[in-house]
Amino acid sequence: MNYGAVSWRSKTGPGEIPEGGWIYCEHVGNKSFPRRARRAIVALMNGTERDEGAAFEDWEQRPLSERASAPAPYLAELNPAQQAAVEALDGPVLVLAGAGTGKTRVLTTRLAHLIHNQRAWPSQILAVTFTNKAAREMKERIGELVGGAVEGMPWLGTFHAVCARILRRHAELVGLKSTFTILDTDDQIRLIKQLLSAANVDEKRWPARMFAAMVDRWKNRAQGPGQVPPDECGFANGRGAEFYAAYQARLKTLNAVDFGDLLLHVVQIFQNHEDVLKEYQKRFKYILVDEYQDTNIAQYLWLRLLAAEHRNICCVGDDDQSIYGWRGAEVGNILRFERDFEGAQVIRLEQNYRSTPHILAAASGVIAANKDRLGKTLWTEAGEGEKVRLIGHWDSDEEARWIGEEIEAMARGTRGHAALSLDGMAILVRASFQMRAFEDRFVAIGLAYRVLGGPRFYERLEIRDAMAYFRVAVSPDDGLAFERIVNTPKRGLGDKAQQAINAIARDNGVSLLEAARIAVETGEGLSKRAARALGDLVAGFDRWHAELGAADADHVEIAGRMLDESGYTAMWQADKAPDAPGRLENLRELVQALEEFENLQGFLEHVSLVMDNASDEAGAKVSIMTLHGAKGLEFPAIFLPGWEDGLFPSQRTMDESGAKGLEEERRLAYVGLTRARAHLCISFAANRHKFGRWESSLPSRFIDELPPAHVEVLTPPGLYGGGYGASAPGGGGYGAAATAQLIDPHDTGQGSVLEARAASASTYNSPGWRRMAARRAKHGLGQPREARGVVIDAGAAGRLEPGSRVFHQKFGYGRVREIEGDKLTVAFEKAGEKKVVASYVTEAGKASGADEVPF
DNA sequence: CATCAGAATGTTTTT
DNA sequence: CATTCTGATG
Repeated sequence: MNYGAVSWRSKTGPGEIPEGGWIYCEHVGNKSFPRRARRAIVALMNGTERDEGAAFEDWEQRPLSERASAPAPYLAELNPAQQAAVEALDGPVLVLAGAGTGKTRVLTTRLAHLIHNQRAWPSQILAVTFTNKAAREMKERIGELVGGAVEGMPWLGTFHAVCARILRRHAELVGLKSTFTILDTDDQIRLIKQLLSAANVDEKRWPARMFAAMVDRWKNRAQGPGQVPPDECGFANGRGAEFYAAYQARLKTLNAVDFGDLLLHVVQIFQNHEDVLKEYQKRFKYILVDEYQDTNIAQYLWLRLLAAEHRNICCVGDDDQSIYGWRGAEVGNILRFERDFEGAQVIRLEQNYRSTPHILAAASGVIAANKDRLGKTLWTEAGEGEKVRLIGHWDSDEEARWIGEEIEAMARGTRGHAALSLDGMAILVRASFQMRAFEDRFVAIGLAYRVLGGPRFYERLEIRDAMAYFRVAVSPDDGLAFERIVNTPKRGLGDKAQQAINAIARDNGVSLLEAARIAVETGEGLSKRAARALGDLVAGFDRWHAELGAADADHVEIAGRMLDESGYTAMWQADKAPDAPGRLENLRELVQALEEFENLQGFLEHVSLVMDNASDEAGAKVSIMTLHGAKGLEFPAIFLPGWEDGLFPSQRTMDESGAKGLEEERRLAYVGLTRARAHLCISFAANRHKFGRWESSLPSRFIDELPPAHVEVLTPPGLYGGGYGASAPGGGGYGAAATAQLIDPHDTGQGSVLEARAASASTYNSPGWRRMAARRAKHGLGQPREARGVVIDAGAAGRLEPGSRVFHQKFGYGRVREIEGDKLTVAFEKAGEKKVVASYVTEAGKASGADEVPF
């Protein structure tokens, strides 16, 4: 690969290790900075190619000067609180950064400040985040501030990535080899299933997922198999801890770890090996933690151990945005910070640069209902802006339709403000199934959208299969990967054959691949056909492994060939399923992605930790994502649909975690509200399409918590809503609240909402509304389904006939095979045969100016 | 041993 | 409803 000219600059000029500055790297053509290029720089610096680690060690040994090497222009751009947060370099610091108060900015500036003042070399600073996105963003922004020293910051990353790095160095201390593989959830479940079925545990009564969840919980608390509290061992009749131990042992023999292990093992190493701990305590002169409110107990212990020496730990977070409790996060960590780190400074960032006062007030109003808070008061200098809008709908389809129209209006600029780009708008949902209604609707009206955080590239079936091939080729001992692909594509190696291989592996204490080799030689338990197929496979892996080991190995080419030679590519080519072409395309993409890496190992390591989505395509699009996924983002316009009790707050969370769960849901609402800069619209629907059933619900209790003064209620005098003249009698409840806009799609056309906006003065809390909502909901359930949805353009169906070529937004081109009323059966070229509604397709191959329309 | 049909089953959020 | 799992059949 060509990295272009790798050049570097420093304050001292080329050829010397920069003493008063930092390395500045430029590279051409590649986004991620490849290791090889970094080595080139180190070699340049030293005049010789040397071990990169050693080179940096050398560098670190040089004395740090005490004073700043240059003025710090970036400080002037910060407000006083932000400055304080940046400049409080010594001792423990907690920065309570409310939403939109410039948290990332403070964090990155602080990091730059440390480097700028030469308090520490970049490699002596530990900076941890939760998501890869956050880590990447931080790298980029520091790059802008400091000018490219980031590559000298090896300890900036997610908790998991940093732990993986540490664990690789000390793997032997916990009985692993440093080449251990990191299991993903899928492998983990498969492994547990094997374990349980081997022990004759009824998989129905004690599902593997459940056990995985328990293991996760334990690991989040840094509890090894011996430390599990006895009352939590109820699994499989009190054998929980026993299986936990067995699971851990199994992982060890496989030389593998799961996500939780990354932290657990490192914490245990720190606890049991003082020398190792000391080394890292010394190394990390400064520690920065992003999103501290999301840390779990294991991460907390990890940080405490590491910070014990220098005590220069700075945690940034917002207790009001703690939304990962279900994943083991402990809000308690941030609430307890001052006690945990004696003499800690607490700095509050309260000036909000993002939202208008109305939006801020709405968010504050909601979050104020929570009890467990450190408390902050956000304020802004921004001008009034428009109120938060609130609207109710008859059902989820209507909601999607209305939002679609609203978005189009905003994009056109016919909503009373300047036209907004689609990129500036986002729909934030509680649960991903809500996305569907929007996707369907937007496809129908041709509105460009993008789903963030959807199914991830690396989680797709074909990608994981392909990676299993890579894994076995790289490390032949990877039994889980081998198991995954022995019979994919079909090689006639079914249960019987696999059991035979397993037995051999167990009896001889060898890996599955070795066992397979033995099986081929002895022919034990295999049919002739099977033996031959297995022999081919084993030979294939031998060959690929050898090829990858060669000095001039072209891993991209080998990987591609591996998929071809194994018959995997052919399998999909032969598959006539509609998604087969897409899968092949994904495989091509995968192989292409390998180019970014020096070798397959590097790629696999990257993938196991960075389960990122493929980068989003260009073009202005509305974003659709979950509330969780929206944390840290902001948009000029935000839509928050589905504010209904049971959905949001989620029934399940409340059932599982009670009042605590409700508070977390409320924080989630707070996160959602504070994503908006200028325009915010909350909506709810009386009926919702869920698992093919219609479900009815009442407006979310959070709606009652919105301060009325900052909310504009869009309440058309709906068919059923009017007439409840009085607002709620004193005290609680939402004063001038909306009546659900109960427009029944059977009776009305679409989109009458915009015109009908006069406020009525009823309240959701009124008994009348509830009664009415319940009645309508029941009624709605019995309605015939066909009439729902878009009004069918009879003309469209009329002029189509079997054989017509049509175009569909989602499926592309195809030919009509059958017509039943408004439903078409279309054989799509890419997507295969689908049933679609006639109005969703257009006749293909005709100019938009209807020239030959037979009317 | 593969394939298919029908049933079961599950859907919040993720490193 | 959409995927995964099961069991019956070829």
